[in-house]
Amino acid sequence: MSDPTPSELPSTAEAGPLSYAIFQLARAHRAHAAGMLRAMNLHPGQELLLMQLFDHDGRTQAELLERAGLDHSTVSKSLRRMQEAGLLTREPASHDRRVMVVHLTDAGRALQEPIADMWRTLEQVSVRDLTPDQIHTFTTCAGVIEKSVRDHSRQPPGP
Amino acid sequence: MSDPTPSELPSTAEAGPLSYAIFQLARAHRAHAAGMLRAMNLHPGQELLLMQLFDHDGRTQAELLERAGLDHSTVSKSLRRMQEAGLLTREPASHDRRVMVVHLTDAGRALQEPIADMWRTLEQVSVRDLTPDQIHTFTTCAGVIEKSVRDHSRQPPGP
DNA sequence: AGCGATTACTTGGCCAGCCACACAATCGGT
DNA sequence: ACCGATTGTGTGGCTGGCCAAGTAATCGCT
Repeated sequence: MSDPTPSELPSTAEAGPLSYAIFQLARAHRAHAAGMLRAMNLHPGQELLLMQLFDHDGRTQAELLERAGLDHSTVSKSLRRMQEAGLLTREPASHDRRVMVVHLTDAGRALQEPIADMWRTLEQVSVRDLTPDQIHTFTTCAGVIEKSVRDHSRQPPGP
Repeated sequence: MSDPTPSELPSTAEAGPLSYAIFQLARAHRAHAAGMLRAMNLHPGQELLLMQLFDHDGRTQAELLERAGLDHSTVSKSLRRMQEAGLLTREPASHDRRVMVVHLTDAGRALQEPIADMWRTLEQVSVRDLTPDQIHTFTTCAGVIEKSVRDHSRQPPGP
């Protein structure tokens, strides 16, 4: 195979071009976000939880993990680290001492604008070379694929 | 802006619908792949390295990480675990004792068909509810976005 | 030939993310 | 009123993934 062109696609790309594209895109996208988040001493994923709190302070962990679609242990550990970093507080609810109510501190609230800026930049960069039509199609398709995958994840193994 | 309209949608989705879609899609997609890989005692990401070896056995680690687009340490640790699992072997090259040449074992080769099946299934499920036109547009856009993001990651910090 | 770059890889540290298990508080049926 | 089921969290364990620092072998320049 003396083909100097970069057309020597990995077998992964041949086997599933769309899946391969999703994988590579997600990593690049995440890496770019991570780079910007590092400037605020944040880690990828933490900004999603914080944005939920910017939208409505005082949520419970259950609400946060449900809206972010994450595992409860992931949220629990992530919140603990952010609490240790002084970004938020966790207190048991008065009427149900199982639930933990999460509140932002001033330091956490101070990140609202930086995070919003970062998110806007990320979006602008992402759509930079796309037409509005392509943006719409891509976003729609992403939702469709996500739904197909989620639906199929419940049939074969059979819980 | 001066438009503090309270909204019900997650602030993440309204701040960057496309970025949010990428994030959610990638997690669902990865979770589905992970579920199928568990049946072969594999973890997400390992199948990418194995497929590189199915395509051409005896690659070096440098080739593997370059083609997969991963970090050195990620590949190093992942290969070590797969070696411990008996899927492959690692030996120093004869002419350059720095490089590690990776070879599949019989156990590793035995996963070629299962992995190919899994990958085909993943692709089929992903495109299930999309038209060929949508598939093409989506894959193309994913590449464009990935390139935009990668290019932009080299400008702002300025190395 | 010698000695500093460069290359290839390893290791340690950290965090995200998932699963499985454990625990406490609440709810519900008898 | 009691005891099992459910719900909300926490913890341990494992892997993927990145960065940073370190090691060993090779290359290259003087």
